[in-house]
Amino acid sequence: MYRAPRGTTDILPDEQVYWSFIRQKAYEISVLYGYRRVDTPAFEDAGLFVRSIGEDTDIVEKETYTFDDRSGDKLTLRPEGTASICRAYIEHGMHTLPQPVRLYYDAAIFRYERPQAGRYRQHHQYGVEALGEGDPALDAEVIDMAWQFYANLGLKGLSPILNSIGCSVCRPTYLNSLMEYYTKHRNAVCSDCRRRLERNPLRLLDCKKPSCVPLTEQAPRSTDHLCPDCSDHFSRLSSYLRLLNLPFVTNHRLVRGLDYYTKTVFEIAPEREESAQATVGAGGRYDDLIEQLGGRPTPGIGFATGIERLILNMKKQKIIVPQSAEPFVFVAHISQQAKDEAMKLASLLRRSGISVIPSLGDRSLKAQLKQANSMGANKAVIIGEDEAKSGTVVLRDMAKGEQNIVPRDVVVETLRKTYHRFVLVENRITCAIMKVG
RNA sequence: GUGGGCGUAGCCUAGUGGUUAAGGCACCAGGUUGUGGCCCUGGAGAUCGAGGGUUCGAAUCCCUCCGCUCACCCCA
Repeated sequence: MYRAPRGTTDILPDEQVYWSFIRQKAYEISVLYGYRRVDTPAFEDAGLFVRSIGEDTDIVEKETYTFDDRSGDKLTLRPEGTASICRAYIEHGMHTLPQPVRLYYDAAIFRYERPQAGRYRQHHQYGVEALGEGDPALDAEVIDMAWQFYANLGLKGLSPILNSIGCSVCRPTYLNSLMEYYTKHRNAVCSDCRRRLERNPLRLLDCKKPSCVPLTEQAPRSTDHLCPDCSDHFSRLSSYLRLLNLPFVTNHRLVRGLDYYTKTVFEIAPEREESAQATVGAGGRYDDLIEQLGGRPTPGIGFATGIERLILNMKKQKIIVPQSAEPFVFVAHISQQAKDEAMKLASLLRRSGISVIPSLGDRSLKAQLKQANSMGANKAVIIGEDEAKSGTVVLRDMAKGEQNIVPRDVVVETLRKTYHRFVLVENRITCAIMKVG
């Protein structure tokens, strides 16, 4: 038997209410903050991600889905969203647009990892990128936008965590003092940390092992080693966030797993983290990235949020999403002649913008109504031999359990009048047709 | 890649050495004429994750593999 590949999942109809709700809120807030949608390919030239995320990061080293296509091109399924957006910015000459260019995306992300609660090999991220402006006010905008987005979803108890990891000017000296410090304590740290010391010193700060935590507390802080530019940026960002009443906290141990970040990094996570993969969203500034990818020097800042984790948190907080159960009519029939009439009527109703589920097969009326009931039909149209002969139908209200006989040629009108929500469906369809026309 | 927990019908669960593996939900059909929700009756649906071993006898004990799950690493 075939199953969905490891770490992937089917999003079944009952789950879709969360997805459409979250996406609707994401699109709303994007418009509100002036961001426009970009869709990029699910795969890119493998080199793009090596260049942007960094050769020595876990993502590139062991988590990418990379393959050669039939022409021998080396491609990678995107393991994050930012690199593709930057590539598109360069490729389409967006530096000629008014800066910053505000973009958003909603895309599937692929990482080869061991699946776990809130972690998948294919997951989905909604993210925004603002390119071409280095003003900390823009950092504040992005963080504020993320914060408002979560508030609009009804999520509570989240906290933005902020840090600055400096830039190409000041980070090297900071890393030196960090490595100096840890080299001195080399024998006191765990084996993971000794490996981090070689590969990715910033991550040393992130170790949660009780034996290492005291050392991380006393370790040199990036914010104490910022150059005047970065230091100024960080303090101005902080004051903008206070201005906007964002209840952020700073944490000198917050680092990120991608090499391209400069200055601002942030995460938004539940305050009391029960399970491990609690972070719902994260982002930061990447002022050197576009230049690294071959564009002219262009600062940028972005943010991404994992939709699966949002749903996880929404369920945990028992947030009820609006159920938009579309009303529909069930069309039942008794006898072959009646079935012909039922098929014709179902088609007519659908063309008139009314949702219809026709009964299939030749089952007893009882069985048909039972199905209509369990499917949640609002109305049932019943056509039997008598109705087929006399050109009428039985129109039954499923909730009230009342019914009456209606001439067939007024069924559409009657349904419109007695059930105004159907008209909404019709309007929507009409609007779509007008746009196309 | 490392470690823990768990695999009995579509879903949830009982059964821990002894007849044809039990129940609930869901599904299908009936409960006299063409009417749903409640109730009653019946039906279908499981090579007990797979393979091997121990035993007169294995869902049950042992081994291997696979899958799911949680955690570490890392990340949304």
